[in-house]
Amino acid sequence: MEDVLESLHQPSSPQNPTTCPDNRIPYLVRKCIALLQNCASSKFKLKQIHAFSIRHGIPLTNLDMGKHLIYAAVSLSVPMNYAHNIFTNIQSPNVFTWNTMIRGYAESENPKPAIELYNHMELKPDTHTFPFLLKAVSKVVNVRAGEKIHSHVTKNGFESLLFVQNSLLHMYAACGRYESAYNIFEFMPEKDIVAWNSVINGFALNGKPNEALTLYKKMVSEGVEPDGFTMVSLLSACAELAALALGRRAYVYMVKVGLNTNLHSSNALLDLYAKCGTISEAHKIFDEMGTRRNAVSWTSLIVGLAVNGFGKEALDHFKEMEREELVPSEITFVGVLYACSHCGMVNEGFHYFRRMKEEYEIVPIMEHHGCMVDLLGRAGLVKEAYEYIQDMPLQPNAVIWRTLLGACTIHGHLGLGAFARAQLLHLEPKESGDYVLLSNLYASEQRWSDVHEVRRRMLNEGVRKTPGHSLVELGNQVHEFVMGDKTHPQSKAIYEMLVEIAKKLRLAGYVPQTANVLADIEEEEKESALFYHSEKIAIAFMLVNTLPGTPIRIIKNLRVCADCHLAIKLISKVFEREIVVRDCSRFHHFRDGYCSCKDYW
DNA sequence: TTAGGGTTAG
Repeated sequence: MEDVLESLHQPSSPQNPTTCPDNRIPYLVRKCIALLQNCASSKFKLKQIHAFSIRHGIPLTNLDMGKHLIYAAVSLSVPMNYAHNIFTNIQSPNVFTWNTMIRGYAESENPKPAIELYNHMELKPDTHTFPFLLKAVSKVVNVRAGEKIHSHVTKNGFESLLFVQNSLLHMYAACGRYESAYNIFEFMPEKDIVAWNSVINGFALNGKPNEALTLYKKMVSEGVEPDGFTMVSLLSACAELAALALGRRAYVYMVKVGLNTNLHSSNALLDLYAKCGTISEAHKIFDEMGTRRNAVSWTSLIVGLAVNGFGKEALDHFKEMEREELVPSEITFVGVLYACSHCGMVNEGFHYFRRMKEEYEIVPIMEHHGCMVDLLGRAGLVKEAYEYIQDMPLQPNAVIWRTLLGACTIHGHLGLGAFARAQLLHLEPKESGDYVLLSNLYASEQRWSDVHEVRRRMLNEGVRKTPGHSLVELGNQVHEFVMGDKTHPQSKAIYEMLVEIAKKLRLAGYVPQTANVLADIEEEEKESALFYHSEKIAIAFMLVNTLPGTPIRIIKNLRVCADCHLAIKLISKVFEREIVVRDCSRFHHFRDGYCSCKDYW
């Protein structure tokens, strides 16, 4: 390539390169451009052409030359400062060049300058400008900028274009405004597969999995055929609800239409199985993927193993991932450190934390520090955890202090617990979970007047306890139960089953763990309050409705309390059922009277 | 020479 370029123009002497005579520029530029058009496959060629231009004095400020260099750089994902330098030197760039710059930033790791560029755009934007720009807005999650751009779309008369509508729809969904996204969707005269996927994903992303599933069914009933993108959204909605049966049906469909070879869909499926606690199935998908696996597949499995309590296996897979020379991401390390903290592997945790920084040059994010605080705190090194927080390069957030408070509650460290609580009160004063944690800390020390004080403050501040709820899937339906739930049509049978459970557990030696109830109410009242926790109701419901030996899977929005944990261990033994509980931070696999967390959670 | 949608943590 360089030879071709060199032959176009011979400098007068190699030691003393001359600038290109003006009359040769158009010819050289044309040749360069022809070559640039074929260069979208190699950064190396781009560099050579750039060097050639400099050597022979072809000005990069020449619009024809500059815009192609920018286009090539953006297509090759060359860091944006390269394109930016050329761009700032071009005299009067055209719309294509502005668009290419906006696109480049939108696709880069730092999309914010795309919006700033648009604000300084000296030309009228065209139909290409807005999709690029909205992509940037979606990535920086700036709904106010998005709304402003929406009004510009309208002003420019582009609102009726399908592409632009889809961009707007996606922008609102990505910014958490799933209702605005749905509004756009509803009024679209023509809805293609991208529109359906975007609106379904908007719900799946924003904690509305049921709405996502409903729309999916509507899409299928209207004869629109799902593709790989649809499957990803569907499967992630299923994962949130732990709708395993539905996810399995989706897999059957994927195999039927050949989508099981789609990398993203397979990854989403793998994640679904991991999130349902069915690690063996996750493994099966992972094995089936073979060489198609990428870093996301490995990360999903590693995180899945870690949260399911298989810390050692998670680390083994990490080592294998390294052997296969896949580059772990910061999320991979969240999984690795999580595995260490939840399995009490303190030394390993520090080992991997160091390697992450030194070998992979990953700057620790808050989540990594959270794992480290948890690693120390769980292992009973509460003071060391506090010292770690003090030495952290980042300003500790509420999650960090909550982790410390949790460790203080488990290991009974009143002084530090109260201190962590004070920080939390400052950062997130209305978080009911923190009141509960503090109250549990006092209750475990029988300091009932302090427990009372916490409760009084909660009432005064108008903080309501987040109601606990549990989800179970039966047949094709997900059932939800809240504490003391009596609204279910099968309520009578459920409560009869609860009485039977109570009877059998007593015989097995069960003593209710009442210390964690948020008040010094009478013992008997406490017992009944515990017995109506949503997870126990959900278990009773499943015992009524499933055949002996069927595993029971439960998703809980809060942490499992000590009493439920003990009771479920015994239920798994007495009723001979495998019970998997996914709480807000991890999995518990109960079997034959034991839990996979080894009572360390 | 330019346009829209995807998975992993929290």
